[in-house]
Amino acid sequence: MGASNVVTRFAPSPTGFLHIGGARTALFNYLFARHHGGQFQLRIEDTDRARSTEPAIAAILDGLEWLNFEWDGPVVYQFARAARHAEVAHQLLANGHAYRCYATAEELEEMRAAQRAAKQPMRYDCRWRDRPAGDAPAGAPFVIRLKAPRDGSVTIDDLVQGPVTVANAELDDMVLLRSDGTPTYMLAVVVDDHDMAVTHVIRGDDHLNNAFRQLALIHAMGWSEPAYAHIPLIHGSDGAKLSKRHGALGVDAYRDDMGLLPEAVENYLLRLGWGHGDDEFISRAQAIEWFDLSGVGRGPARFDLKKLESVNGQYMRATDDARLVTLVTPRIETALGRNTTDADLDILHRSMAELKKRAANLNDLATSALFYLRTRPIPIDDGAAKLLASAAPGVLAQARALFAGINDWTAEGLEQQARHLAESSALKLGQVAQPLRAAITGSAQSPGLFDVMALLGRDETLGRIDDVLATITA
RNA sequence: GGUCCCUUCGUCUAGCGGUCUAGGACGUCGCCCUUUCACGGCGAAAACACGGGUUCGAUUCCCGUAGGGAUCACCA
Repeated sequence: MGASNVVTRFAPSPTGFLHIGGARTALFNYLFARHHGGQFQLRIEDTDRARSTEPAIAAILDGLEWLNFEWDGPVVYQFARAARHAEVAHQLLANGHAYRCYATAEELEEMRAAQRAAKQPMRYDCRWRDRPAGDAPAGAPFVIRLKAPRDGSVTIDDLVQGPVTVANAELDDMVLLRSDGTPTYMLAVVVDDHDMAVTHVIRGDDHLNNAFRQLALIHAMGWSEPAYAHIPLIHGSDGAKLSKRHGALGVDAYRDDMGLLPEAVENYLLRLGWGHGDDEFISRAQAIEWFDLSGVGRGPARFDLKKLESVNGQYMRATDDARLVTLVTPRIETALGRNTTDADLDILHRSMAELKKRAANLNDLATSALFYLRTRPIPIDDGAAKLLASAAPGVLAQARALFAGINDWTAEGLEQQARHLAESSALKLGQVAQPLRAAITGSAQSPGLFDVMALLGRDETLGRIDDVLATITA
């Protein structure tokens, strides 16, 4: 690889959170740049002053940081470059590649209505394109439009979509500068990409059509064309456009609400629309080594929450216990309504290896850990209550008596005693273990019972059994 | 509607003319492991949209049809 001049950029508009599709676009840009030893830059497209917000900017930066997509250089804020954009528009005006258009919004609406009625394509009809300067109404507001070529066609060798050709007649003269003098998105992207020396424009394929108009601008300025890669959008599980219902949420929702790991989200996103043989789990380093745009699928992929959760579960199991404890502790403290103590953290560390095998996300993990940390008497859930109600009479009391006298308070020692009790009472081990589990964990499901007892310790374990015994006799 | 793009199991994908009686993963179902739940292991059902070509031979190439998607602003 070595040094290269590859420059990619992620250019979200801060009108909302960083959603999952944006995150994937960022990932592909990041991976492509790193693969080629180039630069990955971040540009905030905040030219829409009405819709751009500070919280949205913060959410985007936060999301990218969480996913660990490190960008190169300072963040470029597009609005700050408005003067430069206007300068280019005026340059185009001066050299005849652009013109003033005095059509009002109402006029244009009428024009479109007529086109719609006549089932004609809705395009600006170039009414001011060739009018002499003398026709200009004095003092009236105007926009500056690009004088785009009307004949011939343009072909883009899209790195994902392949060669795509569009006739120039299909394109109209887009607005460069609004009547208030501010630049449009079309102008701003082209100027910024050029000034930032972007070599590869990797973005959602909702921009594919825009690329042709942008190319006209690039040609008018005599600038060199970047390479384009338009990646398909992500769809919901029903094939429709991704909506909130499907998971078109901010990445913060994946982190906070769903409790997912960033590397799992990254892995899932990478595999959505891209593959490397039969590989399912791909590390960041491998992704950088293997990623290429030609491997990106051309059809939209559906978002599958089940698979994301599964991938996350795999990553959870592969994550070291200490990190999981750190990640899960705030959730546990919220559920418990108190801060964790050193003793709590100790038991979390020691139980984590077993707990993480049962959790697909941090929420599940937190929930499953609670019983270790609750103070007596612990709540007994419905499933556990049923187990206790149907337990063989006296098992709990017998087991309690047996455990009280045990010297070897280890998982092995406890299991041995439980097996003896089962045998001597002509019960299956499960008939002894399940009521005990219910009493000790308050649930019908838990990690191995004897490991749990060993971790909890003699006093706590016996106390919990006593608590239940007390309610039975009472 | 115009233009552009896409089409392998329910979903994500492997496949880049013969290796395909189409592979992997998630999900589903069954079995095993087992003190529960998981984890893990084994196995099953499940796809080349349709119709024409090209070719000795098409999942792979071309053209239609159908279906899906994107886009048609003084938003980005």
